[in-house]
Amino acid sequence: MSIVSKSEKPIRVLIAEDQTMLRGALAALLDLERDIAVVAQAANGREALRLASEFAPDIVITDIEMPERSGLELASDLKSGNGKARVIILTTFARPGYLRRALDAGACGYLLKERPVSELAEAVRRVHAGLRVIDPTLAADAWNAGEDPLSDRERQILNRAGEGHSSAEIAAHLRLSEGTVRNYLSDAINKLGATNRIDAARIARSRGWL
Amino acid sequence: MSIVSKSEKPIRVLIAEDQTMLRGALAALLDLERDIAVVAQAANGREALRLASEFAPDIVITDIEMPERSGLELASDLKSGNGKARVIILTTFARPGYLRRALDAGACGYLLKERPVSELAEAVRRVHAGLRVIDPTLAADAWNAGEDPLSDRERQILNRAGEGHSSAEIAAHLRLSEGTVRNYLSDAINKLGATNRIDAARIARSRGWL
DNA sequence: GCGTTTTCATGACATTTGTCATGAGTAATG
DNA sequence: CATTACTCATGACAAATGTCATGAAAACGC
Repeated sequence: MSIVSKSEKPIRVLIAEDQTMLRGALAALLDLERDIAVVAQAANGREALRLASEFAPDIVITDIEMPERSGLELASDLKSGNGKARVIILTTFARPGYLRRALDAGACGYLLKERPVSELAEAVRRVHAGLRVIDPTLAADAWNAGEDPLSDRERQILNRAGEGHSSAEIAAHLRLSEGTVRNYLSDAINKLGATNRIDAARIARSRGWL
Repeated sequence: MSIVSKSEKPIRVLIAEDQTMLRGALAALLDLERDIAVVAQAANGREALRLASEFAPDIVITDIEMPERSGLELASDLKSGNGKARVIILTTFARPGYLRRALDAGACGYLLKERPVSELAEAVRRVHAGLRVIDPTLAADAWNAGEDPLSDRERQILNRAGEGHSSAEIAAHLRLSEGTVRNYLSDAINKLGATNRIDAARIARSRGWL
């Protein structure tokens, strides 16, 4: 089907993934493919951005949850940069909110770590050929799941609350009154149909809104 | 160094890991090693146990957090069974509590997914040769970290609290008075040096006690 | 510019959560 | 059998959390 012959120059790939063992294993396997060459590896988003401008890969495969800079932020950075790299998100999480944000950030692929390795190589080829590759399970979910109902402030506060910080601590950190913080949490709890702040944080996380 | 020549029969390995992509990648890479053969793969603890008795592997490499039956439970099962398989735990978590429980369950190796792939093959060889392989970072930590100070009830209640259940809900579910639940939580918070129930749950989890 | 909506803020009040003292029953340990 | 640790319970109080009514300020469409 593909117009480009496999004896042409290989597809240049960069892998960003914080878990060393998975990163190394995927790089080794992809590199065994005749038409793919792994030109660089990064353990976090910041490093990935630097290496992308240095090596000018065709495809960037990236995890979402990484230190320094997330895969979603990396995708945004690459879109607004001057490179030509297309981004494939590779993550554990089947969260509609993540997929939506990934597409907003210009990603061309969204693949789950639940899938067999073989699909990764195939996704690289498809995306390089100009197609989009979205995990079929999620493509359906993403729309009926609806928008994130939380405002920026609510998200920010809920996130801290979910980590065990008290209202007073959060208020001090954001220079708000304690009552205000409690109101935001109350709103968030209400919007999410939760029973308390912890429950709300759990729900929001499970949908990829935090 | 090794007395056993590499031209002998290969070391038979079973891999138990719920993330398909990682499992497949590791299996493929290990299988490339001349002296190692991956004879079976499992996506959860129960399946791993079944396959272990069917294929009689020399080494079982297993993740900890898996559905059905955890890697720690699997290690126990294998020890009390009649197989000869030695267990290597392969996990994301550098938690002293996990290491301790792994050793109690008879594991011969504890390796982190933070380490390069090459160490996994090497660990397989060492453990097969009768040695123990413990991640050096953890070996030190494990002892000064101390025992889990929580009682069974405290653990049970703290776990639910950490999921966002209210004292009243927990009390109803366990048929206790609400005050009692609050007392257990207060104890747990105190023992762990936390500031509230969420913080306590977070701390306990981070040490592998929940 | 004017209404409308959204976001952000405050204080008052009710409820839930955390602490402490106290005590009874039970199981395990030496 | 004395000691120790764990479990469960009360009640009283302090502190944190959740709810509600209310209003200021910015953003948007018309």
